[in-house]
Amino acid sequence: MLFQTEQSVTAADKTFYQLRKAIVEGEIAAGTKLSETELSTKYAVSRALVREAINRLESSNLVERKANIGARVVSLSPEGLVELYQVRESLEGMAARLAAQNMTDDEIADLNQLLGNHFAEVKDGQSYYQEAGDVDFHYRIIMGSKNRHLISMLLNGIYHLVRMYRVQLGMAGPRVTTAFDEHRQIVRAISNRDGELAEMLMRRHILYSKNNIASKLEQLSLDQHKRETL
Amino acid sequence: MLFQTEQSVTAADKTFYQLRKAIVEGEIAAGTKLSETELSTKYAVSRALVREAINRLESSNLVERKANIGARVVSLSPEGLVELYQVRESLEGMAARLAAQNMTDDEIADLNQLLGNHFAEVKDGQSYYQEAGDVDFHYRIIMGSKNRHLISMLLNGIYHLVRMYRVQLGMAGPRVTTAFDEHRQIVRAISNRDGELAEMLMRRHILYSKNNIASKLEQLSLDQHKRETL
DNA sequence: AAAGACTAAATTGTCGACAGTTTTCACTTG
DNA sequence: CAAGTGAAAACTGTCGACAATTTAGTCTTT
Repeated sequence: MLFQTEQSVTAADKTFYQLRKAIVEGEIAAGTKLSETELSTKYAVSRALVREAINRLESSNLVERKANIGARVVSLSPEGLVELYQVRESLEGMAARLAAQNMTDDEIADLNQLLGNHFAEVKDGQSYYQEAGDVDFHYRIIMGSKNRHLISMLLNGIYHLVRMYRVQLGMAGPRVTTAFDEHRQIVRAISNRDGELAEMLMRRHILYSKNNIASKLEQLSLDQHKRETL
Repeated sequence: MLFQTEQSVTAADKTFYQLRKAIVEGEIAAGTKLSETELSTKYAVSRALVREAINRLESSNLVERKANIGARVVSLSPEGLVELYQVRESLEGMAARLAAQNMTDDEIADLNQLLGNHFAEVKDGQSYYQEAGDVDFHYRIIMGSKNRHLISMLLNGIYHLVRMYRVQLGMAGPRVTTAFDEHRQIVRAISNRDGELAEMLMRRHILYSKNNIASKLEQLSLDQHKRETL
């Protein structure tokens, strides 16, 4: 599991993680209204805890809340995806720049090794790469930036929404090998301590990734529209 | 007042705004422990509301909370300032790029007019520019990006922390006229719909601004150290 | 039949009390 | 005297109940 640091010390934590998982994986569908009373019975905790969990989900950009009305799971749209990836491009680009500057030599060596493992997997044709591997790669660079705000904004703020898009669009996708090559270039720039290049390459990488996923989403939207107008 | 859109519809909102103001303006000093019971008596609301307010302050990066221990107002440090401005550089750079792309002609005209007003004020020697004027300028460009995530991250996520640094370091500073010139260049790039240039200029602008404020903070830290070692 | 007004039901917002954890501090022990 | 022990106090975490607001449904009116 990826975010090992997230151990639920408190019941509210646990509820938050459960709800987040349910939303990201689509068990609670996008656009659904979240009823506090309903959830409190379902998860067997008080409404206060559900409320706190929903507040945190709002901070994670996974739900939208209106005063006196309630919270809804965000709905996925092409525009939302574009906006999300614009922010990713900006923040992860900066993360790559800072990683080139702040990662230790050991951490960079680990990153190179990770890349080696991925290469073996890609060669073996394991498409498992895209989800776990890609996330892990980005995760390490984000952490390598050593910038608390950056780390928090990406990991708490938008990464679970990114995952939500990917999971719900069924991304096991192609783009495996070409993305791998982009990763390799980024790592090379970081190894050379070339922050400027690392930022540029990371921004391109995310831009390509956006175009890839956006085409899938548009296809999905078209299908839905067709279905609705029957 | 700037963020007109923030009207407290609920008592928790009101408490949140009051607390935020007190923290930003240093009425509650940086590093202070926030006692829920104490605050609930002081602001005459239940502990539950104080808790919710503190949760939101945490999302705003103004306090840090540890489970079962409590929340503290963040402390201001040179490292923290650098990290904060790195994120600003990244996000506001992207905002400028998107503003060049997404602002309407009318909005750009308004922006030019704002610049004109500022010019008059600068010429009259009103140093009021730095606080209200600068914030307003950045505010419009952020909104001009038309990117919800970007807007939310900047306005809810980090801008009040930026203000906290500036207020508590007593920034009425110099840099008024030169910053004005940088603003003018940025607006020109946006008027020309040159997103790439707008981004570059904005990033420089924030970088300079960081250097300016960082020197003040270092001075302050030195003073404190001197005072403590007496 | 459509629009509006009113009432009832359901939902969110707020509160005070209880439970569990951390901190404090007096006390013991080596 | 330092270090460890163990209650008591203080604090945060959690809960169920009440208040305020929104929503649903019924009735009235034109």
